[in-house]
Amino acid sequence: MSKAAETRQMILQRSFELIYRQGYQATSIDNILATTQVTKGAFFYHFKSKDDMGLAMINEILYPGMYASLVTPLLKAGNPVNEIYQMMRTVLLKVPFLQAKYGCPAINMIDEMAPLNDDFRKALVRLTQQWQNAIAQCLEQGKETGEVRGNVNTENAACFIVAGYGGIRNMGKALGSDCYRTYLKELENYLMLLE
Amino acid sequence: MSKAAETRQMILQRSFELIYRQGYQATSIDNILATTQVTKGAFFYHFKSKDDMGLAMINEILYPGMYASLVTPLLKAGNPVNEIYQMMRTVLLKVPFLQAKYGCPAINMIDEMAPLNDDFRKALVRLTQQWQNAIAQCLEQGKETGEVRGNVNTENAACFIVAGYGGIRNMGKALGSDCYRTYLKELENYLMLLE
DNA sequence: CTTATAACATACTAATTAGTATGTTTATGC
DNA sequence: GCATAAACATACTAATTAGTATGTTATAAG
Repeated sequence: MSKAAETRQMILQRSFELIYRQGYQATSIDNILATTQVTKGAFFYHFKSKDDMGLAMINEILYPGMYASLVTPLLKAGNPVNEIYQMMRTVLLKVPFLQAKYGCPAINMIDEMAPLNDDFRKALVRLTQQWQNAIAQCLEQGKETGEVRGNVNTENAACFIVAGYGGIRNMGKALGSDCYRTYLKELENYLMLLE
Repeated sequence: MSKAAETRQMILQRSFELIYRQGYQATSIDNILATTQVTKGAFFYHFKSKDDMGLAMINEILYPGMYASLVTPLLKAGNPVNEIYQMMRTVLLKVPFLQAKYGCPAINMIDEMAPLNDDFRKALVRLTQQWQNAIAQCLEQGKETGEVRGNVNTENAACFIVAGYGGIRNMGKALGSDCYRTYLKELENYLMLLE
């Protein structure tokens, strides 16, 4: 990776971390410059506006991160219902970067920016749909092996599961990670309904 | 209500509407003044800071609104599982003020402000807990009448249901109200698990 | 080595922000 | 009706915002 590409990547990564904790609009360019030690000239050389940077952050940081932690685990060949539960448990309780207080970076972005910026919205829809499709496909495969009941509407179930995740991330911001555990217990009951 | 009290109430109401659509931090005091026709002197006579107004808005507008639309319906004497479903259906699809694009005012506030302001966080916890308790109590009553299975952990179920609501409100911001209907279908399946 | 461009650096601007200082008006108890 | 405080109005400030104008330095091809 060229030095310039490294600079660009570093801006995106540090911006991601700041935005995760502070929100997109509350994170100023000056704030990003201060923590990256990059100058304003360099920033606007790599990105033509703050929103241009934000969009790049979604596509180049958020999306790959989501894919690695939420989609990849579902590609394993185990019992689908169990894989979904473990994926949820891991992402809620085992990823040190993600703190209950700050929620989920993707959910945060949807909440703050989807109504305000249609480019952001579309990029975030792509991200969400990718996960939802992976869950639905995982359940669909389970139907073939008989591990998921045939009358389960996998699309609806995937929507319901993704909604639950977004909601418990929101709740965790107010109540802390204890509610994650409560949620996971009841998720287990719901998932049993599918098999 | 005295004229002064009316002014105060009007500021809170219009601020609530602006904040619902734009977010708390993105809604400037000048913006509120422009839409209320109130002057800066009047604003700072009634509230000692923007955050003071925000907290009053949570307690005096958000909280009563939440209580009326989410708690009151659960006090009816019908089948608890059905009451919960109808409450959810009504608040998602039948309240004209709430638009999918802008989500839920309370969920929005939690998402944006819970990590940033502990007074806000506590006020919002009170609001959330009130609803969650009402759902749990509703289910608990159902146990007595035999309409809810005895082995249901009503606390866990209430947490799961509230999380689902918050999440589908988030998802609706990106995908529109279609996903509300998908969610409601699967919620029905989940709720059947409880009876 | 030269030269051109990529990659960065510095200093500025105009708009917006929450909040204050200092007024004037309006209502209300006596 | 009058005094007095409540209720509001206007003009300001200092800080912060995204973005620009105009530089300088590093890099890599010829």
